[in-house]
Amino acid sequence: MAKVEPSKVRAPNIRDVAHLAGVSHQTVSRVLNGSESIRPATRARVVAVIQQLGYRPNQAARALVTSKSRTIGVLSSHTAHYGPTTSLHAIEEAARLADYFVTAVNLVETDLDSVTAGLQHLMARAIEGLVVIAPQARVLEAFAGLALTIPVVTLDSTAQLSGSASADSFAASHSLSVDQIAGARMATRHLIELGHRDIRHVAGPAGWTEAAAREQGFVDEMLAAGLPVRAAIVGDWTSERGYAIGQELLRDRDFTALFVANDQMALGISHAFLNVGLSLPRDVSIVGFDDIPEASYFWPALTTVRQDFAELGRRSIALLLDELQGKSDLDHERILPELMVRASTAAPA
Amino acid sequence: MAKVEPSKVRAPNIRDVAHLAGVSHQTVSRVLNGSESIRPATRARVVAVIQQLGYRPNQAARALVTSKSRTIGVLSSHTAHYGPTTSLHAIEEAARLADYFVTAVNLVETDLDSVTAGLQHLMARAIEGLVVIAPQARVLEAFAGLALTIPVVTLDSTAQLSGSASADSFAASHSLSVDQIAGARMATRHLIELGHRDIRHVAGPAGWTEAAAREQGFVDEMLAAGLPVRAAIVGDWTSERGYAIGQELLRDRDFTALFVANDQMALGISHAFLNVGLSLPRDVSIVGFDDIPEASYFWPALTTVRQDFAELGRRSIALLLDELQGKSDLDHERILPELMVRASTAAPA
DNA sequence: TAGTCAGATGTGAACGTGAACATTTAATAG
DNA sequence: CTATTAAATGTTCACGTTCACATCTGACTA
Repeated sequence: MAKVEPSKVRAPNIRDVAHLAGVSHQTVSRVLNGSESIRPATRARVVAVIQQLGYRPNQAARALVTSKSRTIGVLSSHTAHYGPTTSLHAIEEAARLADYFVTAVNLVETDLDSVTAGLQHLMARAIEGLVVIAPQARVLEAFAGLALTIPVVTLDSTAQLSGSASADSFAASHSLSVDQIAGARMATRHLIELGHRDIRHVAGPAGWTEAAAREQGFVDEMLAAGLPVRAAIVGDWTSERGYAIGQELLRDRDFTALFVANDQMALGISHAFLNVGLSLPRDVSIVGFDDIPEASYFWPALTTVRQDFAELGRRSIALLLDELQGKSDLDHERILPELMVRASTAAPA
Repeated sequence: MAKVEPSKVRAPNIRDVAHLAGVSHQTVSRVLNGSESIRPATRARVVAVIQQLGYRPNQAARALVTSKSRTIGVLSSHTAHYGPTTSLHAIEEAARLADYFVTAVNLVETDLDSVTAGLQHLMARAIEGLVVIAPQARVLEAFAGLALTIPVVTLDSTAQLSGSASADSFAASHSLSVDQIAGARMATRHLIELGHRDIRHVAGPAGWTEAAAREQGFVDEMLAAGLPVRAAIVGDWTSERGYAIGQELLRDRDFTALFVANDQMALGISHAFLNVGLSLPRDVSIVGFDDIPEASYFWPALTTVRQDFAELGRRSIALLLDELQGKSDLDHERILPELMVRASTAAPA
């Protein structure tokens, strides 16, 4: 059965447009790139032909000649989490509005090889800028040895941590985040103000800048209130681990309140407590961090610290685009988190 | 202060490699593309030079001459949800392993204009294939009028729904999903087997193929058991709306069990019930859908239907890549969901 | 009226790669 | 040893765009 060959329709190129409009291809190029030196009449004619032909500039040819890919890379890890995902979406949208493409790489492992491989993949795409959503110190350190020549924005709170200069160890880099320390202090202060004295902290895993910042905020606030600071229990962000920690904590209940480094762990811990018949917040007050959409409907509704992840993503792109256009003198305005007081906290019995 | 100009280091190109290896650029090209007709000695020499120079093929030049971008587009909506996000990650990883790039567009609105604009953005990138994670009928319908010439895989359950032929209305398209109807039947059967007779369904919003499929599965199973089917209550996937529905349902408690179309709504409903002092599952049994990671730690732990979103993503890419390579004769194996029985269901009192 | 100059438009080359075709080299058969 | 042929490698061109520079147009000045 003979197949009808679909007459190999080549997409119209800039010369087709030029020919039909009776101008040179360079004039069409000028119209496309918004040059000033074009007579309105000429511009109109060209635009009309573009419409008529449904002409779309060939991105590859542009990239080849300009060495600009109009692509921003995003390197992330654990993006299945609510925060990174939300930031990523905001990044994608903001970039798209500025007519940039986003190519993301989600790291499963965060060892040097994986980071390097992910980066290679992005570099093969000739990305013009990079956003890193991988708030683990080791990922950031991996960059130190790579000598990137493109602007980089990392979404982490390294800059907030004292004694950490890793953010400055490679060029053309900015670090951006919601103020984790301030958020942690708000959460802790809330518990203190309710009258709690024996407060423990369940931290995120070692090596995460977010975890370190939240712990530091907790410690700062406790010390400021003259309260004793006990060692933090180290979790891994998951509800599962939170549940196990909750069971451990039940062994000697020497606290009346917990500040937990994220909502998922707080959920797991709550579950462990409810399981043995404790009543929340009567027996224990719990504060989480992040304010994932489900947190309001946990049982009990979780008091937590809301971060504007979307705003974070938008700002990272704004920063990156500004840098790409040479205006790198920006004021790094702090993004403050917000305490959401709900049913999981109350005065101690 | 005189600035040292960084001697405009041009990245090495294929001719630099060729020159240094003492061969023609075409020979280098052959090495790069794994041609058979290369003497091992020559290949080794070229590879060595590539290593030495740190040469990386210019993607833009390749795309220009081959008209292949090695890029797959992903058009999604509501990707902040757990399922789509997980699928997206799997897609990204699978594509990267096959040396493809992924450019994603996340739709905020799903009207025709937004869908078209998103698609335009991807087409400007000359994507070779497209994955659509936007299980709303209107999005799929929008494609009908667009006459795409590239392979498309949609992640939705349209194909499972009787009387719906929209999946066939545009060419080169596949539809892929976890078997929603089977999952819904499992959930419903579980409640029936526990002894429940008065079971109601809280559905997803109108226009979502997933919502329709889950409702159909519920109805099918209820009818098969000879039980009366009451009209489904329509939600919007959010915990917030779930909470409101929970309050409404409390007005006349004419049911002993609920099958809710996703976990978030189930959470909101549970919260509403617990709020008025009901005990779960003693007073009401609830089954969700999706098995988000938090579901095991809800209070009570939620019985739900697990979908393998990652597998779905991987398969969509496998399907797409196969099609790009011409071998489109694939067996569309069903992906079956799994019922996770937890504490939120029990026999009626 | 001719000269000047800025604005508008055109011309040719270059970006880095792969495809098509041409040529050289090596191997095999007679 | 030569003819034949396949394998290996080389040469030229095209992809679609922007850049650098050249040319043309028209208005204003002296």
